[in-house]
Amino acid sequence: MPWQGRVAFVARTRLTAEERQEELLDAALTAFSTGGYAGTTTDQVARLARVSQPYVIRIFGTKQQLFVATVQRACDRIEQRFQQAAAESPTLESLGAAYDDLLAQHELITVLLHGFTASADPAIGPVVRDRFGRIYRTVRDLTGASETEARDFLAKGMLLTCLGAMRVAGPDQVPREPWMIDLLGDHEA
Amino acid sequence: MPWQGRVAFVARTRLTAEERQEELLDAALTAFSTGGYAGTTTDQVARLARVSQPYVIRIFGTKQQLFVATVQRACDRIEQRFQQAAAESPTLESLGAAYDDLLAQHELITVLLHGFTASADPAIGPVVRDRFGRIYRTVRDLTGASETEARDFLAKGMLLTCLGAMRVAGPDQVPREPWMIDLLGDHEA
DNA sequence: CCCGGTTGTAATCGAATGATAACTAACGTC
DNA sequence: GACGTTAGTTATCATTCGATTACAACCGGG
Repeated sequence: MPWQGRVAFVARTRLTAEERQEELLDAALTAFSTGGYAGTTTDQVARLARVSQPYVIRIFGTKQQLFVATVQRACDRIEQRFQQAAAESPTLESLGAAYDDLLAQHELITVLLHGFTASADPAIGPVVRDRFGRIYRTVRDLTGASETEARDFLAKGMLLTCLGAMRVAGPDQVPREPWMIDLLGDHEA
Repeated sequence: MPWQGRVAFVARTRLTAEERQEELLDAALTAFSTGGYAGTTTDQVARLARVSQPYVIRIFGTKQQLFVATVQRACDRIEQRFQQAAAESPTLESLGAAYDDLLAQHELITVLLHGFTASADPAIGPVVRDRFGRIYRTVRDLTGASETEARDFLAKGMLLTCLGAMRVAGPDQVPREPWMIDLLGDHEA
């Protein structure tokens, strides 16, 4: 019975390439957000998505393109979240609360940070710069914030992002020390 | 003549382990600042320091320990720079100027950022958190800044750090777009 | 002068990794 | 119900990389 091992596989649902791509991007978001670009293997992504590693490559071409697609998607979602927040109240405070939410979910923000640190790669840098520039514009357009206000907003965001990467903010937090409480301010996340 | 190839090697200076360690840390700083922890090989560090790869391992034990030592050293230098600036003028403005200098040199700051993104590694995270906490304390102690002032200071710093990683600030800059000018503000670096 | 300790290298290894190739099974359609 | 197309796999490969081992050259002291 050389079959048995395959039953589980055969039972798995067959998806269209587009659907599978979505699942893979979800998995890639999780994987890259913890390991970063260089520190994550395509096999880790594949296992998370319960798919074979070569299939990941076949769909995205290269690991690099998979990472870029993941960053794009993360930025799409971040902008969407901001737009949603602005729809309720078009203020920096509202977007700030949305950012706290994103930080609590951790993955979108962290993948963006990993994008920053992978910007030395000529195929990644341009995309990351473009998306960060778009986020800046989005913030200003949605809230009408001044140049200075938007800069301060993003600065606070970047500090929280770094704290998130250090596991000081967001889920899976480390035991809190005094300096962490100071730096977190009123952001309880 | 199985000798000839070795002449170049023999001509190289012999250093004490401690001296060599310093040279290796310099090389590691450069290498890790562009590639990050996972994206840099011990061989790259070795070539930069003009030393064989196994010797790098012998001196530092593991790549992980080399990275940790590099982060420690980078943070030492950052704190030293702050102390030096505070000796001239113990104000946030003075430290801010010092930060701009560090950003222009690029490597110390970038390695710290790579430390953040490598914090998921249980051997790296604690060190990075400890050092960042120390930097916060250093800023407050040197300038007498309030909790809020220090937080804003570090927030601005983290924004600039991220911009540096994206090659928007610091050396080897990308062509400037409007949003970059906005976010850089008066930091010409 | 030689000998123990130190600095450093070459050779090599095993595991991991991204990518390719060849193959298989399911689905829709005529 | 055969057939082309699409989804997905297993097997495999060439590299790369961190680490180990064994060895070589240099140096200072007795």
